[in-house]
Amino acid sequence: MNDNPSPSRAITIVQVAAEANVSKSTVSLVLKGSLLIKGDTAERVRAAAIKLGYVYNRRAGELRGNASNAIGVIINDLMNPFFAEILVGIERKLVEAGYVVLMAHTNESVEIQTKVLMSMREQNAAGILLCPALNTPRTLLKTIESWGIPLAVFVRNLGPGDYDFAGSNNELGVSLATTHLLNAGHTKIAFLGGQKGVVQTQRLAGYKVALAKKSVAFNADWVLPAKPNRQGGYDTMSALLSQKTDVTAAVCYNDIVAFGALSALGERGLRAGQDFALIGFDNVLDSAHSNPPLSTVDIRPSELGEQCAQVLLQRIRNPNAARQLYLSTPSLLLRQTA
Amino acid sequence: MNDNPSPSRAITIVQVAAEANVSKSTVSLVLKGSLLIKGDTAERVRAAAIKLGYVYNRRAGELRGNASNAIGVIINDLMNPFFAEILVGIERKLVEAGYVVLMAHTNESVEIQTKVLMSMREQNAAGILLCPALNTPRTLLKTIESWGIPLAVFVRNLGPGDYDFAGSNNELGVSLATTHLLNAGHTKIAFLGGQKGVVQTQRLAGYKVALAKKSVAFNADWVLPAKPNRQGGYDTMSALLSQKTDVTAAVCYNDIVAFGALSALGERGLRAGQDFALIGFDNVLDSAHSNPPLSTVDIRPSELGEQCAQVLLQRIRNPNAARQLYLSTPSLLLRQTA
DNA sequence: ATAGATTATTGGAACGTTCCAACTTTTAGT
DNA sequence: ACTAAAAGTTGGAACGTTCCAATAATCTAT
Repeated sequence: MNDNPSPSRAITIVQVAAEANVSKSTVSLVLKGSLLIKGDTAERVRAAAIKLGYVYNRRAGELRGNASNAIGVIINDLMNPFFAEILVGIERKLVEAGYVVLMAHTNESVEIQTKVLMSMREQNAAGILLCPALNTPRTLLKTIESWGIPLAVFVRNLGPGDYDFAGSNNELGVSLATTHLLNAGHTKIAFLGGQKGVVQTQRLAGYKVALAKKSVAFNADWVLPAKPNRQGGYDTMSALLSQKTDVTAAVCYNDIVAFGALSALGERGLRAGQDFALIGFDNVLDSAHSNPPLSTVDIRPSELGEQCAQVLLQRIRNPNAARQLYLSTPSLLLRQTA
Repeated sequence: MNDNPSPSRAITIVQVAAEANVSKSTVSLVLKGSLLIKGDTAERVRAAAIKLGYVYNRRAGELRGNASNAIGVIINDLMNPFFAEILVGIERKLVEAGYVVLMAHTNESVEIQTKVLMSMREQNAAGILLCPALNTPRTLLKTIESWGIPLAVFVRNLGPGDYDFAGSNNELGVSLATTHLLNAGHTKIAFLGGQKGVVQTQRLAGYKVALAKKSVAFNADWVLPAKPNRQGGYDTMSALLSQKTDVTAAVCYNDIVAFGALSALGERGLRAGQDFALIGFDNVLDSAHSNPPLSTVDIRPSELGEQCAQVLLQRIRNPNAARQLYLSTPSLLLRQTA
């Protein structure tokens, strides 16, 4: 409600100083909560600031040498509710800590990723939370580090290197799911979906490990590539079902692939959980209300998001701490599809 | 790849100037692409900048009087894929136009909304794209305007006022859906979900209009409140089905409510499209692969997102243009649930 | 009352850019 | 060759803050 009729120029610290009969230094001190200034003076300054409708000019402050309060967050695929949930967690934690989120969406494009990173550098971001686009060269991380911007990578681990990471234990998660299917008597289990990349490799490894533990032979024909989205799940599941097959269960790359598969099943009048067993991965909110409700590996996405933020915040606070590696421990959440 | 071993202080325009044997003014001019400077000088400057690994300090530039390139985007409910898709559209357009997105998530909290708005003001945002949290007072818009920050409201129209708006034609959309159901022979049609708010009011109005046009009496018992999410749709649909009812169809507040309803139907072995007709609203990506695929009102979410950005960009470019009102025209997309 | 310590306050330089007015160099016209 | 105009370049002030060093005011102990 402090409308300057024609805001020819914003109110600055010096006008507040004039109003309160002190120097701008005093105002600066008071406004940042220093206790160097006597109580009543401080009060007078605060009153003047409110009266004039002063608003802090962050760019000026930062120019003089203060740290920025903007943190860059780079996401690839917001259409996947998993990332939306993670983003919500990240945002909540970051805002809570007094930061502001510079969000960018790369759509798996390395070029766009480079572009937004440059932009964040120009903005002088206080930190960067990066989920690297597919085919991101590992050297990118070193480059960012060389910029002096604290960095944490999330969800997609780019392999050995000295950077912070937060994600989930993919291998364990999928092996949990696969083992459950095996214990339920399934022996012909497909691995549905995912494109080449670290995450797929890790999840596939979990699948193989579980088979090996039960001495079930690994059959390469049963790993069925699929775009990591609903359409991919649908297409691949449809293909699987239309060719006479004896596989009776599938562990899916992630929940949305499972949703696609569910839809393919439904289309043929097959009921997941009875006619075919299906387990997803992530436990996105939607999976509780798919039809039928999806059994999945729960990695608590929004909590994971908060942890991502946490890891970066620690790094910012303590630049030379040891490398952090946070892996959310997955648990199997059985609903109706397995 | 321009790592300064120990970046004691970042490279500035004056060091580039020294390297190129020109004044800092010249460097400034060249770097912003002015053609005042002779070709070879410009080339020399550019080379020096690259050699030293110069990076533009945006805060300094903005302090001197340049406009910010950050645009605040305020979203309430990213867990709803509709908003995720809209955000993707917004982000794409904004980045394309050279802006950077300051994203905030309010979770329908007016306090958080106020907080992030303040923060965006401090950041000196070049514009704000706001989807107001529930119960946002209309005066908020005037307040933001009084800050001198260009504003566009999206999705939730706060009623008459002189601000830009981008959203969808809710009344038309729902009346399309309702009419379709009516034409298909349904006479007992529920309106499923939504909490109090502009959008709900508009959609409900569409429902009533369609009924009236076919002279079907409006029955208040058939508008069934539900939280605007999957759980809400599930709960309300479950309740409806467990009490003996003769309604045979429902138009849903939005797609995710419809997903919840689908799940409730499935749980009882009912098949949407045969045993009960259901139409959603939004046409989020997921709706193509729900089980069964959802008939819905298509408002092309990510395209709408781009339009939101567009409206704000126009406002920024032309501060005194007439008020803009963009309403995406909905179309009925029939899949299998109706 | 006074030196010394303590507490409050302040002036001014600095951060890295932009942009104007002024200055220098080049070009064109006679 | 000389002037006027055009083209190219530059110094310096300004943007709004912070923070150091310095000053001013107040208190404490003698």
